[in-house]
Amino acid sequence: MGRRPCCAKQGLNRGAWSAQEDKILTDYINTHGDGKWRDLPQRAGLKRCGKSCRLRWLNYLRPDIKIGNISIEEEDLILKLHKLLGNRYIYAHIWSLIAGRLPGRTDNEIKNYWNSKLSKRLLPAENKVQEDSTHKLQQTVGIINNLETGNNTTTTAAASSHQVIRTKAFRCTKVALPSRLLGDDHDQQYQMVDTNSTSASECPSCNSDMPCQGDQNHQNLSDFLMDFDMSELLNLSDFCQPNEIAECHNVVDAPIPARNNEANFSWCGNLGDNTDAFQPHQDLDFYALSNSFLNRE
DNA sequence: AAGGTTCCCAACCGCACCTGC
DNA sequence: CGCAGGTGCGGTTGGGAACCT
Repeated sequence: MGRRPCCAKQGLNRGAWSAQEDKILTDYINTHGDGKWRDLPQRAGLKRCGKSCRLRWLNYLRPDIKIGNISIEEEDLILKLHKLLGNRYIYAHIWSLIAGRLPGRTDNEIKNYWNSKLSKRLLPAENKVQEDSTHKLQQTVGIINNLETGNNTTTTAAASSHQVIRTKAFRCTKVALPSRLLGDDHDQQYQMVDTNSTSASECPSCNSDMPCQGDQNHQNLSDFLMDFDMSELLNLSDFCQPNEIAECHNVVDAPIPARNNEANFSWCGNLGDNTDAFQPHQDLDFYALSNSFLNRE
């Protein structure tokens, strides 16, 4: 038995959506919620493919979509993130990652903006940047692949140009930050910060959900937390200064690989839930572990 | 003004991952 | 563990708008 197609192509509308179709879809989702996209068109009374409905809703009809041109600040962030993430053959989901840093913007919008404007503007310089980024990332991916297979050597052979790395498997839940960045000069040199309960604009130093207006340290911390969950695969020295340690907890039986000095990248493990026992290693730039370890028995 | 070209972007498509059974 | 359905992703396409000659 083969897989059921997402929809019967016959008799369905295609191309641009009419205002009436938009209204039908919006009203239906506002009443019944989204999801179950395959059957949604029939239930809503739309002559559209389910995937088409999903795309229309996610990219244009959602209430939190930001209307208007990409600002200078947004463009700058796109450029920075694209430079950091390198080319698509190494790092998948790049557009959704970038879009995730731009509230109200969709991956499709970012992708179109890049392809139509930024890529042309930056083409010569971008080629050089991508070469550098690819090399750096290959080193890092090699470490991760070796870690996954229990091989502690630091060869980069596994990071071929066809290797696809999925970011979803590398989300970290907590980071350990220097106490001075948290406005606490007490005995503890580092404190755990839960990245899940820290919104993108929130500065934990200020304990406020308003954009931080504090000193340079506060601003740096806010930026760092925003960038952290995207950066597990990357050299975090791109984001923070040496010895500003980041660490994941709930780690179970993860091996501790040899440090790769060249990549300036390392891991720690066996912390379990005992975060009190966490002792940052002064000569390491950061600690990070993927969720694939968290599920190990 | 008319025709050709380029640009922009909404939409489609196929593929891969995730999840439940 | 394998399979199938649901979902999300990046690549690509096609049509309208804008620009050029």
